[in-house]
Amino acid sequence: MSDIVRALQAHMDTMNPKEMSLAAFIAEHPQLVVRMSITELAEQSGTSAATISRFCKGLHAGGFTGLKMQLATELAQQPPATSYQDIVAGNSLESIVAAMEANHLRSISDTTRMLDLKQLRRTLDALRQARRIDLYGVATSGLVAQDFYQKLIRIGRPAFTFSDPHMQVTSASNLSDGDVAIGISYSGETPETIDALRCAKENGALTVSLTKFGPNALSGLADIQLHISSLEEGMRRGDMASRMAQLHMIDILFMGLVSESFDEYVPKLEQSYQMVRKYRKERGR
Amino acid sequence: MSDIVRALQAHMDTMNPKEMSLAAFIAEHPQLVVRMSITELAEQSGTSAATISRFCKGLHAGGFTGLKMQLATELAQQPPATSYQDIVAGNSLESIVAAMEANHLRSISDTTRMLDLKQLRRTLDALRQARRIDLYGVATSGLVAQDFYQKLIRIGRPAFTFSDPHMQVTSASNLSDGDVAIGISYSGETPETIDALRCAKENGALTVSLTKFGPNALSGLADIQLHISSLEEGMRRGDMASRMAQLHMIDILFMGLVSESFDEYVPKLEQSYQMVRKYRKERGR
DNA sequence: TTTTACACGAAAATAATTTTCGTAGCCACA
DNA sequence: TGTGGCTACGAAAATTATTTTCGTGTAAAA
Repeated sequence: MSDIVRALQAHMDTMNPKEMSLAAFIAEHPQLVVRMSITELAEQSGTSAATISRFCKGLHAGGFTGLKMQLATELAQQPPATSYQDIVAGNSLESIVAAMEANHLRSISDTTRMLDLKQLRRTLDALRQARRIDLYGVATSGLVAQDFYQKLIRIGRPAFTFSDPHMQVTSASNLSDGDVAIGISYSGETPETIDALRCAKENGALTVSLTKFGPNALSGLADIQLHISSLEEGMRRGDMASRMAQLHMIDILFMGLVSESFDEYVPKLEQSYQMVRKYRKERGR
Repeated sequence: MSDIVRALQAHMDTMNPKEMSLAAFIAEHPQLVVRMSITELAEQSGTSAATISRFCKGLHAGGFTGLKMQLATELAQQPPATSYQDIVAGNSLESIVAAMEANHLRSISDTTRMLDLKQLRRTLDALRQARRIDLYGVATSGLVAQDFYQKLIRIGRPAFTFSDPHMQVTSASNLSDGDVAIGISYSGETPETIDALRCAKENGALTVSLTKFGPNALSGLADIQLHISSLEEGMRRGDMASRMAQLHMIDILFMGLVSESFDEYVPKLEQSYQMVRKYRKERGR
């Protein structure tokens, strides 16, 4: 909720009836108000220009124009509540591009917004101390698992991931105390991933889930829950926004790891790149 | 840099001297301008109210008040527009999360900003008609290739991708006229990917590159160039923002394909999900 | 019932913005 | 150099927006 709306509420008790209705109107249609003149607002809200002017004085908003300005700035900070856009028939390229951008931006900022720092902290601690790290996921989530896998390998952490569900369970059954297993599934209801994570837990590993927000089998099972925003429901099976959010979370984990053990990991990172180059060169390219 | 400043620059060439100085003043002191009346601004900028009013008309900003409003909104949005942040030692978790968010948001919107609709159009046409689609990429870009691969398979397009470089070239050598090959590499200098794409081209396939903006070997080779924003330079080897941008581009391609052949592809998408469910059920889960 | 206080809008006053209009400078062509 | 067309520009007029003043009506206090 924006500052102005709060300011309005704070003044509620000292308000006259007309001012109340005015405040209500503004709080309800801020995006309209910014485009109105004082006379228009007077009509629409059933008051008079004089009342509005007085009202704005009382708010220390610097007159009606000042109020509009404040509204404008605050509306800007809470970008147009664009909702996730679905794939539809025959959209123009421009609108597809715009929709995709809006979805991805939204997905990432929503996920950041609902991030639980405590769980993040626990996950990082677990990852740092883990003797071995297993990553589970199928289809799109499998690619997310692989992404994290590549990153962990680059800093020399013992990570494992398998796209084959049987191998996932097999690997899980070899875990024990001191190991960490991360199950990735947007819905949190993917049987293969659930199986693998349950198996890991039964064998004593610390389990982490990365799912959409809200109750689901996978996060119910896990010791630590990480969540991504769950607004993609109804999207036409793209998995697009959710995968962005998952990767965003992976990046946060990775950056957290590297940043907290900077001296240990950064040289390894650099080295892993140098090595690839070096061996290419030696082969003569 | 904000939209208005960009708009100002876009109009520079059609500006009169006074308008120039006005534009310069606004670009330099936007935060002052929002608090000024048109007369004040006229004085400060050494012009007249009439000129300013005309100027705002030309900008399609809805008059001077409209311009102020836009400035206000954009100044409000400024904070998140931070530049790409590098991984550094011992950052607090909060700042890591904030940096990661800023990087990803930036990467996606920058990439959208510099998107060339013509190349996109050509790529979509090529993909729709392609007899066969090969995707090349190694390491992180390999995962992007796989991501697209999964999507294409879901809508029944004949796509191929291999993480093994030998297999990539082998596959490329089997292409011919009417086939499409997409090479993915952030730097555009990955030898394995270049080899594969060159081979594809030599065999008559239409070649598409997905690289950072700017000259590089891969896009020099390709018939169609797609670009992602190249601002990650200097980042500590995360490949994080660039992979987000690449996936963003993939999603645009995919959504474009699906949207333009809605009736054909959407049922296939739905079906691919139903089938996975069905076969799970039949196995008793 | 009268008085007092105050919310409220009509209208006046003020301020801000836009439009009109005339001047000055500039270039093209005689 | 003169003439005519053109444009940029600001002064002032016209329009529009905002604030202030002032008077009415209403409702509580005396």
